[in-house]
Amino acid sequence: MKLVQKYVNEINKLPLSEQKRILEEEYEWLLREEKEKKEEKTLPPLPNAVEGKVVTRFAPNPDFVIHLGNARPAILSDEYAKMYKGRMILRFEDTDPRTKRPMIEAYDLIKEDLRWLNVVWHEEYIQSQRIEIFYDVAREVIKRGCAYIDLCKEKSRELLRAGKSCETRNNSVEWQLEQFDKMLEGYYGEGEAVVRMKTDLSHPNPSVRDWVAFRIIDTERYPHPLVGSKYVVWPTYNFAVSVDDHMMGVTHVLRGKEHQVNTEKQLYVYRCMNWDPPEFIHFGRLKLEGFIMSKSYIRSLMEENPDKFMGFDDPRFGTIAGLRRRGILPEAIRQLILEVGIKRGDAKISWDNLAATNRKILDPIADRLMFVWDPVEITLDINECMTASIPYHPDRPERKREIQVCPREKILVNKNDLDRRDIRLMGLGNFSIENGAAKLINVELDYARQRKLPIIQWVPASKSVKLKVMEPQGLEFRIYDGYIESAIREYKIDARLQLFRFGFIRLDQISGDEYIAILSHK
RNA sequence: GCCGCCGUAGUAUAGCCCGGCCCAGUAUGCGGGCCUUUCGAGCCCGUGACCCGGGUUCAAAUCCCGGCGGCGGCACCA
Repeated sequence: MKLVQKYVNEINKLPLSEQKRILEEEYEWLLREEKEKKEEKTLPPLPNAVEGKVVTRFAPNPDFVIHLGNARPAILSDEYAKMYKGRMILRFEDTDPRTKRPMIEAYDLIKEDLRWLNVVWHEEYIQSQRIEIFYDVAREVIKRGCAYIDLCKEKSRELLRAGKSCETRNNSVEWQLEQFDKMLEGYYGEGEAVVRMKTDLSHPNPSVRDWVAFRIIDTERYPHPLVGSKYVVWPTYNFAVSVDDHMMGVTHVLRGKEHQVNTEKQLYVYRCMNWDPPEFIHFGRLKLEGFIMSKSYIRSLMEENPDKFMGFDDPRFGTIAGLRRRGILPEAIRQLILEVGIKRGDAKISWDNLAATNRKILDPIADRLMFVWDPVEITLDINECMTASIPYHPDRPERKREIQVCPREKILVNKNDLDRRDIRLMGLGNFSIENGAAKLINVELDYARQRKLPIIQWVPASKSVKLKVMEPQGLEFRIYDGYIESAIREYKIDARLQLFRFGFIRLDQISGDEYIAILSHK
């Protein structure tokens, strides 16, 4: 072991170019193996999938914007549709205008988020526009004797719990159809009549026993934002989903495990209608460490603190819009979700992991600028004007800006960086600090390297621009007030930059001469 | 409480179906080094896990049984 350590140290002492040369010359076969390894990492195959025939779907409720957890079924459905050269369907499930009242803006906001995530869908449906279709299937299901009208109101719940049912279950098909029409005509009020699927009355899960397929909603009181009070009889989730998945030719349903029992319920519709059920795949829940994802919690936070949050795209929220505003790239989200895959277990994604993934994508494309927070003013003790020439990106040294400073000019540096006597001001030269003045030693970079001087960022006091960087920390922001090079003026809102020795930011607002950015991550 | 699913390092994941090639691979994190006008990236070294207990077997992360733990569901929500 010690021997290995010794050799490693020896090799590490060699310059990198030399290491590379030896590797290429003598161990070329090793490199080749490495390359082959890196290309894998794909999703497992879907059961019963035929290329060109796979149809997946993403079916959000438009009562709010989507969050990272919703992105999992969306991205996986998209990914599998692409993998098998199939189709993907986007379907808005807005069949409850009362307890999950759709948010009219959400239809477009969700599409915007999906497009940003590079999710491609080929067809788009809205369930509230398809109510008549559900009625038609309802009549057929009743005719086949698989459903009945329950007029027992609250009593049914007790009966079902005891493994019994409302006596109307055994009435004739003609009677059931008549009652269904009465429901449609508005004869019954809310809670007075429901359509139930006939299932196993002794099913171990009471909620599966004769589950509700249609109920009455007083849409005069609770109008639907899209269809107003046109309908009073509304299908439940399980009925509408079964019908739509079948009619739209969905072959593979990818959804969270909270739907496992629903799958069981939906199978009763398939069996009654003699339809082939799709493949159902249930995966665990996805959480992002330190972020709020719950729709209702976000909503209540926003209502209770109207001035505290920027909207549902507040970077402190785990919404897709929030992550976008923070500066997370869609590729990073996709990569992460593919890595998590379709396991049944839950996954708590750590922020470090998301940040690292994002950083790797960002690093080669983000320009670098100097930013000074907690600033201290020092005077330059130099004999003639000097020019610092710094590339925007180390990979493209030809793209650079120049910053000129002259004798007696004041510059700003981070307070923390002054605990050393000698420093190197990035791009400018080596200085010794004394009594608020920086005296030029020389300009050699090697001098700084040999002495391990810290290479710090700085900005001219008179020519720099105010920048406020907001770092999300739980439900709060940590604020860094400081100054950035005037080169910031070359960038527009949404620009992604790396600030030397500080972190990656996304430019969020420009008001007059004040710039505001959000810290994506270090 | 009842029903169901799951349980590999701090986090995520591979392997589990078809037991040996796994004293468990990868990524991220953490410690160290090289490189670098960044405390970023890259490169190198190291660190760290099969929930517990029995059983089957020459051999178990992998099969069986029993615990324990986590999650989901138990709506006229989706």
